Amino acid sequence: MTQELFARYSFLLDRTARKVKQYAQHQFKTGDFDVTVDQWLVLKNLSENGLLSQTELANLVFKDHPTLTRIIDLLCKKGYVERIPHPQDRRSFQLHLTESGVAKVTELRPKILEIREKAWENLTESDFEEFKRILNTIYQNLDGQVIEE
Amino acid sequence: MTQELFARYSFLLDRTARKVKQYAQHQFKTGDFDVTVDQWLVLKNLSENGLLSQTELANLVFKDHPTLTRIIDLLCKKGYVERIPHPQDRRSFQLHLTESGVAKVTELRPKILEIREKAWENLTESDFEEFKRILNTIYQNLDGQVIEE
DNA sequence: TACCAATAGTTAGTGTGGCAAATATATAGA
DNA sequence: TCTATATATTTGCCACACTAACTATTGGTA
Repeated sequence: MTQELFARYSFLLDRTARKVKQYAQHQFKTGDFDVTVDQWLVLKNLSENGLLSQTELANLVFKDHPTLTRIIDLLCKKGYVERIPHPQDRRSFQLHLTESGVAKVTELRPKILEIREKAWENLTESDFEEFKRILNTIYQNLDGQVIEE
Repeated sequence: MTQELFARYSFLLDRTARKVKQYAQHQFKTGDFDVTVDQWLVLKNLSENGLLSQTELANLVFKDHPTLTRIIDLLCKKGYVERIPHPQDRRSFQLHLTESGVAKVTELRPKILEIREKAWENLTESDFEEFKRILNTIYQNLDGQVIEE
């Protein structure tokens, strides 16, 4: 009985996640940010963590390698990121924010924080803590289930 | 500043939504369900609501029209759905579950409810209510529209 | 009747997400 | 050294999301 009800979480979760991305992407577009939401996530993590390999970055942003390869291709094309050959390991790159990339992060960070705030109208700080706890519990419940076996 | 903190919700939300879909899709695949997670959502809603136009269905599942067109194309190709010309409006179709589609829904429904339950280990019914409330509030904050239950 | 805005659905283009397989390089062990 | 295995990244294929533009049809109204 509650089974039917519980199963709705997947629909609501997916719908809200899409709305959040769609809202942000729309703001990005009207503000001429010149990056997508996912490209921003990558830029932001690069700016906070210095030189990273693609694998290290993939683990930070929880994206798979092919997806990250493509996002980085686009960021390189836009001139915000460079792939620098790793000095010891010729399989690998060190990702580096260009000057233009640093400037982009500096420019966008405050604007994006403002955009992100909109979602939390009518919600409290403890709502946020609850939300975070539940999301992380769900994540952990399902994590590893895919890889093993 | 809590602003920085709050902005993390978008990352956690996106990450968890992807994990939920990935987990379910993996189970669908190992169980040879012959549909994707999103195709299932469409089948399920068709089975619960009888004849629908694509626009009506799009509003139910909160997908945009181009996406729905393609999902329905795939479901038609698999023989689970038919597009029946609307008797009064030649622009429109009535979507109809085939016999094979009805059988598929009957077969999959209990299996999918079981798959969906996995996410709620270590969580309570009131967690679920909180989660639903917060998700819907975020959705409304960004959409401006009221959502029924 | 003739026009025109609104509606139903499709097509095209770009970006993202996931899986599997391929390539290149590194490293451990025989 | 030679080989097997592991790792870093890329490529190919398919599905989905969003936007914009397009076709066909409908329905209201001048």
